[in-house]
Amino acid sequence: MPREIRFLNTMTRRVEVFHPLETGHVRMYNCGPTVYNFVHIGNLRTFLFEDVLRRTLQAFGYRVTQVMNLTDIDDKTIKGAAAEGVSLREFTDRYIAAFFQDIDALRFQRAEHYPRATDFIPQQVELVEKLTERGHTYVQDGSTYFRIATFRDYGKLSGIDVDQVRAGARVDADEYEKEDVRDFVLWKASKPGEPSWETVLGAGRPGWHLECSAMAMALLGESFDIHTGAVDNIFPHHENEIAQSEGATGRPFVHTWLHAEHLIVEGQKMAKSLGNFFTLRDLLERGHDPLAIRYLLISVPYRQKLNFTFDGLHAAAAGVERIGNTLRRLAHTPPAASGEALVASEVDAFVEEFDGGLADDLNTARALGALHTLLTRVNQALDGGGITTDVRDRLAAAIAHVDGVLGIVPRSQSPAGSDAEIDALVAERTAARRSRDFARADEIRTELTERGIVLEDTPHGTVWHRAG
RNA sequence: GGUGACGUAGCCAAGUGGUAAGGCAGGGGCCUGCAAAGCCCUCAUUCGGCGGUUCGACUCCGCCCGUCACCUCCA
Repeated sequence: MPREIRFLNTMTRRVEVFHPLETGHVRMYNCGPTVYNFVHIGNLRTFLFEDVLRRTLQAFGYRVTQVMNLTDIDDKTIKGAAAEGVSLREFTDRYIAAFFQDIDALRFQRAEHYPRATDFIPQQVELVEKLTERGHTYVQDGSTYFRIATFRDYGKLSGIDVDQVRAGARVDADEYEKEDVRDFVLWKASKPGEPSWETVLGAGRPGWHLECSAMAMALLGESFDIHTGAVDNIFPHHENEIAQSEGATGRPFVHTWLHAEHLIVEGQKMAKSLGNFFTLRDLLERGHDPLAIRYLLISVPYRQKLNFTFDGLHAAAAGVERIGNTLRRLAHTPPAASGEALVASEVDAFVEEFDGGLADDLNTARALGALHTLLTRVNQALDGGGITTDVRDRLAAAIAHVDGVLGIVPRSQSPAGSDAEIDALVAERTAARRSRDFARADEIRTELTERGIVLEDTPHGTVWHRAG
């Protein structure tokens, strides 16, 4: 039996114990990137939440089928391709490749499916036809619209009262004509210079919301367990997905809706105009460690705004380093033959607290807090009586569990003997220290420091590693 | 105008009725030839403000102040 986990479901606004429709198997859909540019750290915050969600479910014993869509047809991708005079496919291929590079850099696990909207045109058309059969659509100027008035439950996710939607400047920003400003387009009639598909709906292209409903149902079924996105997706995107999907099938679309809060930068909304807009590439070019970025972005529970600051990034880097330092110390300290400086039950209690945090609507801050408490205990034990082989095994399993879920454990670096030249210098320094030739010893250390090598003289000999 | 979220130390953040986890930064100390790493001590008599409920509130209720988000294509 998988471990129990609770989520705050946006639909019900309550914390609920999660039960997948199929025992032990979770089907989830994540709203992915629109591939017209490199992803920014705000996008990544949301995607990282989904990655941790996936990993947590797996660690808790569920089988996971995850789908993340790639929106490759919309105003922005069309505009971008046109601006460069390349095909939509060529333009979006490039950013899809970049997207995978970026998530790889942040140690994402791959989802089972990354469907592209343009690969699912027939399914989208079919969905519109079903909606038409059920009387939810109308056509105007060659475009097909969803008539909100035909869907009783419209607004149930966002809590928006359709009659209250303000007829302000931002309403009907779309150039297409509709009967009611609150209706939304399913199929857009083709416009000169834009990609279009010849279908029974006429020449045109899918509207934004349609792809998610069609691809989710094609890959996960008409009803599935979890659908995620960032808070800005709640309305109108997810509200419209519900209308389209349930309008077509008459069945509940999604059981649990989870929405990540936004990331802000230095207390302000991230915006290109404010000069506080960062892609992952921007940060990597500045020399920031991808692991530190990952750590920072998952250190605040997904439902809270995350204030991204460089101070915070430095603190995150220190946190990652502390994990690595402790594990290195552990590896370089011989096991204790016996003793109770650290006992197995403490490690077990840690795992319980760590999992308890995650089981509580993915409380990653609580999980990390537990981890740091464990690290302190390990270091205390290492300074004291040492740690026995048995406890080390438990510890190794616990750390593997942590890494499996959070993906923030630094790789063990340069095992001893991997670099003969450095080993030789370290040996020379050790000899110099023995003969109390500290000038020579320091000279060697300085040279190594300049080469990015950090030395540590421990009671069990000198160990070295590359600076993080 | 509508809907929703939030306000805990210099920064991040846990806690949601029983008297403030953890991390980063800072100060002091131990260890070290010196470092590095690590450890120890220290760092919120107090949880935006004011009332109320209660034996007891950061936690519940009310009001106020402040910050922020969404309201048709922004993760």
